[in-house]
Amino acid sequence: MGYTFCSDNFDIRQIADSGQCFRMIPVTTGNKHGYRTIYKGHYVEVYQESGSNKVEVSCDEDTFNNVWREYFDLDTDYSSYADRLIMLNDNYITKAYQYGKGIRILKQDPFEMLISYIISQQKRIPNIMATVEKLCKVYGTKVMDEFTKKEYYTFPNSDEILSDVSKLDDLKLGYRDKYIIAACEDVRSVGIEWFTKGNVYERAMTVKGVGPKVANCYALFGCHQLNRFPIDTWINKILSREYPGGINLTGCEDFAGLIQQYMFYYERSIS
DNA sequence: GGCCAGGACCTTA
DNA sequence: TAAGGTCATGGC
Repeated sequence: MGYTFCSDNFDIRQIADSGQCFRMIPVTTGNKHGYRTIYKGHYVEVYQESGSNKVEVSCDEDTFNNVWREYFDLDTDYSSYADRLIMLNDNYITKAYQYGKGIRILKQDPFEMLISYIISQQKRIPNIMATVEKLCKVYGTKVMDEFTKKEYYTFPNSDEILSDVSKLDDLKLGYRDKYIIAACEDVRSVGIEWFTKGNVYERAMTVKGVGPKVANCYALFGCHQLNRFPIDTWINKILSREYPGGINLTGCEDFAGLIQQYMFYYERSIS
């Protein structure tokens, strides 16, 4: 079959439902239910029985070590974050962690995150996922995964999108289409590397259509800056209800973004 | 049919 | 700098 590994603080269902990635969708093989994800021209299916720390992936050991170990941030010890999080002695955050302790902050592709979170504004998550998938189908490259023999589409680069912007109409982006085009033009002129160095938050903010929330999501999910704390409608609701005097993350600022994910995932589950 | 969505921009004061 | 209106589309 595939390669199997064990990891604590890893739950593929929680990760898929945590709202940080938009191309991780359920797949079924026989009686096994898992998720597939795509990263930089790599495709993988992940199977894990709920509650188990044993995970099976549809690739060989080399590919796992070269691609997916990094993508899933498996060399980071999340239990040490948990130890420090508990020290906050914050009832809501503790509950949120216990509910979503299998969440990790994935190391996703910067350009894909920039475009995806521009799309995300004023949309619901299922709609975001459908729109991103369609973007890949319209502009990406069709590839067949050698291991599973399944076909998928890569996330397009800026040149592929700019090659024919009229096809963006099919995506029903509304007012966001001009933001996508602006982002692609900026990336084409300075290169995506410029957006991944220095103060990546400030650099993302230079793109028209990218504000504080999207720039924070880009920095957190696209550049793995775990100290970023994106404030969206859900987090805003939590802050005003649970923390009218302000939230205190003293001692945990360096992984505030992970805490944000726990809160986001937990709040949506109880609403 | 009104309301809101993993917001941001523009105008006004 | 803060507040309010506007922007497309979709689902409930």
